[in-house]
Amino acid sequence: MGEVYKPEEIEIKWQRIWEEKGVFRVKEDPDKPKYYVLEMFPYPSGRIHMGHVRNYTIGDVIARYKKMRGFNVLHPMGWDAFGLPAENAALKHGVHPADWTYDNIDYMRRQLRRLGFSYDWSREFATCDHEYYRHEQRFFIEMLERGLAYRKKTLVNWCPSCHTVLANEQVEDGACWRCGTEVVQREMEGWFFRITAYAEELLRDLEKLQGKWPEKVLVMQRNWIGKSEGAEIEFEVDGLPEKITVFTTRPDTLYGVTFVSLSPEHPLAERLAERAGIKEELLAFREKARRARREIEEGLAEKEGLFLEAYAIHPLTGEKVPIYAANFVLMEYGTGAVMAVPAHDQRDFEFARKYGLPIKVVINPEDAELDPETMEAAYEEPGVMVNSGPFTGLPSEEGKRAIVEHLEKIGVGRKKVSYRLRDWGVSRQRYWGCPIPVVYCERCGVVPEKLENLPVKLPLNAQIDEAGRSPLPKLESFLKTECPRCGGPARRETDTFDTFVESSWYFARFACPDAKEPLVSEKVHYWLPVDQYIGGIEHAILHLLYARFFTKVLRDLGYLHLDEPFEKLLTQGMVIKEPYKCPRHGWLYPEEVSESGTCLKEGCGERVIVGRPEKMSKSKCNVVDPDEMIKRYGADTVRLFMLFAAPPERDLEWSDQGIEGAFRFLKRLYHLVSEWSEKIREVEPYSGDGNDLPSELKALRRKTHQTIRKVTQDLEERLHFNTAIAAIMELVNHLEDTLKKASPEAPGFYEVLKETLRAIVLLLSPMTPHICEELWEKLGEKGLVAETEWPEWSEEVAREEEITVVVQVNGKVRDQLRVPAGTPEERVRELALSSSKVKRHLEGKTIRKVVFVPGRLINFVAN
RNA sequence: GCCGAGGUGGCGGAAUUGGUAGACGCGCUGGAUUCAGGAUCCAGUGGGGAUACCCCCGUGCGGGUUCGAGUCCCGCCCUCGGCACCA
Repeated sequence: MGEVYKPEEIEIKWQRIWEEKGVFRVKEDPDKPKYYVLEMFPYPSGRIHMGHVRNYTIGDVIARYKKMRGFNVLHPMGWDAFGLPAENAALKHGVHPADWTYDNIDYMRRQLRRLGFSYDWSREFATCDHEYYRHEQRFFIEMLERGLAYRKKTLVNWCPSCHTVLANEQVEDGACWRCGTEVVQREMEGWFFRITAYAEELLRDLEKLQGKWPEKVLVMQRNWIGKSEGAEIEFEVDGLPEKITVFTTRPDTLYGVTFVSLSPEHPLAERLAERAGIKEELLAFREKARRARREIEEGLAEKEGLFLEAYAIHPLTGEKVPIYAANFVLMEYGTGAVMAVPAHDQRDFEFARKYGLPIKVVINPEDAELDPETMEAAYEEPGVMVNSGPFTGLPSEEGKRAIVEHLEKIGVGRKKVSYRLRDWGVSRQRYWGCPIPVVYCERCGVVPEKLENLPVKLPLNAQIDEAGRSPLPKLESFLKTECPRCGGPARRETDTFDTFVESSWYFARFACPDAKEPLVSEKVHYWLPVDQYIGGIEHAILHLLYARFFTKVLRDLGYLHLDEPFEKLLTQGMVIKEPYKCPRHGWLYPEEVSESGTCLKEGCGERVIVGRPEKMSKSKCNVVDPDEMIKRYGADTVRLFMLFAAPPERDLEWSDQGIEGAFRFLKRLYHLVSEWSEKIREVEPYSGDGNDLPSELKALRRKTHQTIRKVTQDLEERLHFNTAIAAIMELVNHLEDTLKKASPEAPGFYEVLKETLRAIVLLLSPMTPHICEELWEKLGEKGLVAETEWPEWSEEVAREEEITVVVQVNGKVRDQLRVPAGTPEERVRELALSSSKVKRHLEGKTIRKVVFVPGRLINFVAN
């Protein structure tokens, strides 16, 4: 059998060589086209998991492939290093968040190196380095000056367990995205980024990403931004100078308004309640609504209202309609006030029925007349306007325009666009984050830190308290400072940034990680945008929207020159595995399940239930540890399996037998090359025209060139590594067959063998780089495979000389013919009709029609 | 409820433009090797009928277009993901 494949030896050897030669270090080179490949950087949680391995393997294949194609490839890696788990670890194990974080980074860096990823490690940084976040603080100050960052008091999502505010995007089904605790509403002052100022651009530029980003992500972002066009309409309040401004998308239903609903948080609600002497009731109502927010948002809670004993005046009819506070009206959307049209809005309909308010039909369907008495639901479709004064008779779509025009003319309304997107709350009451660089001065109020005083360093001499609260508000040395403006005594901001701020611009910093200034124009100009970004779908909204926003802000601040940061996006699927569950012992590790599928715990013997494959999680005991797999099979095998088992955008089911298969393939290839290496080391790859070769060698060359074409197309156009690998396996199978058949004495034997083996090694090298370097060396090649050009194919050589033509009778396959390529229809027909199988099926029938598809099939239609 | 993706052998998945459904891998069956197991190698492997040539059926279900449909159209079912009182 000869040499044994020893992955660990080979892999460490080549990793050292790549490192020593600085193969993946890059700098700007105006003579070469650049290519920037980026994978979403990890949170240093302790160890990498299979999801990381998959993500980074995909990126590595692309980076290595592009390099072989002659691109100057930037492929960096870093650490999203601020965040809550560091504080939790500090609480649990008494380690400082900084130590915990940097230790984790060291461990995980080693893991990534062991996988052989082609990173330019000289560019590595962690976002908790003050040399990184100092620039973020500068951006913040500049945003503050431009009104893009501001402070306000609002109802915020508060996680009682994490002691912090959460952005809307961080609330999932009413629970904290990190710890799952139910989120409560709380009024707080905090810092916000005015992302809504970019709502329209963020929406519009999604068009530029069409076809380059997954449609799914574009749809999710579009929905999140949630543009709706409508109008603002003013209602006077009877007996008071105040006005209520409502937002509606249905100005055509204005004549159907029978009451007005205010959010319980609406300032006017409080004033009206006070006037009516029911302030207590309102406050109780508001409290209840806040508490029930989750059920309200899930549509579970009953609609409730509180009559504020006041009336609004209809701007067109002058009619008086009651004003209610209603628990389903959101202060954060539109104006916090809604004109209620029960006949044509389901929510208002339910509310009206509950409180016995009138229902007035103003839109009829084309072919029917609605009766408010018998209606069971609101009619929300377009139709014909009725009971609408001068607008009666108009189609409702036209009526929208007509009414808004009229309102504008008389000055009580206007066209208006609303967005669901809200400003991004970035304040976190956390310790392990980037300090927000402002101070509170008794005299000057809120003052930004001077640029030359940056960074405002996070003090490392602090300990989290037992409740998990940030130590900053109690840390005098940090807290006490002087006002950058007047020099008087001042207090530092103790909130830190949401960690999504750091990940919103790290991709740009990789262009110039060591620069004194935030972003070096020429470098950023050369490398950006990211040509291919790769990461999990879970960031479809949060991270990707913020990064897009930051790109636009940094552009407007003069740091960047582009509108969109990520040219192409690939969202890879999860790595999943079936969990095992024992009815008595709960979730089991695979080694706790017997061969025959029974529970081995405490001699239990109960039949184990195999669940459907799902995301790996510790609690379900279905995690596979990358370290263990690397130890057993080597990095190349793990990488190969990750790429082969499914196309990248789909979920990948972990399979112990599957990885065995990948290992087997690499072993086979290793032995194959080893076996022939002596004989072909000095041989030049075949370069003739093929006419001197026996047919099986010609066929092998054909297959080789077809495979180069196929693999190149799969990597270039579709990023479908699974089919690329399948094609290479086919070539290896074909080669082995040929070696059995062909005689080494045949002319050109060694040359063709060399040509084929070279191609196999080159094609496979982006996916399993270590074994390929080793085999490259065995083939007697000089230099590194990583620095070799990607192979070319020749259409001439790849062309089939003989093809299979399928013969059908009435659309059913009856025979197959081998004919020279390009055989004309007449000849194919002649051959087909002489086939006994075909004759049998045509017996007693008349041919009505013949369909001929050149190179594919001939079909006789007969009856 | 709305939006999106998907449903193909025992399993993961191929089929890129409407043209041989099931590439490649796993598993399984038989054989070689072995004291035995493992590893490796060879052959077979969608279902059914005949076991020789062959024939019938088959890509979630029902219809349609077409010489020909996994692929296109219409109507359903199921699974997964996202959003959801946004006025």
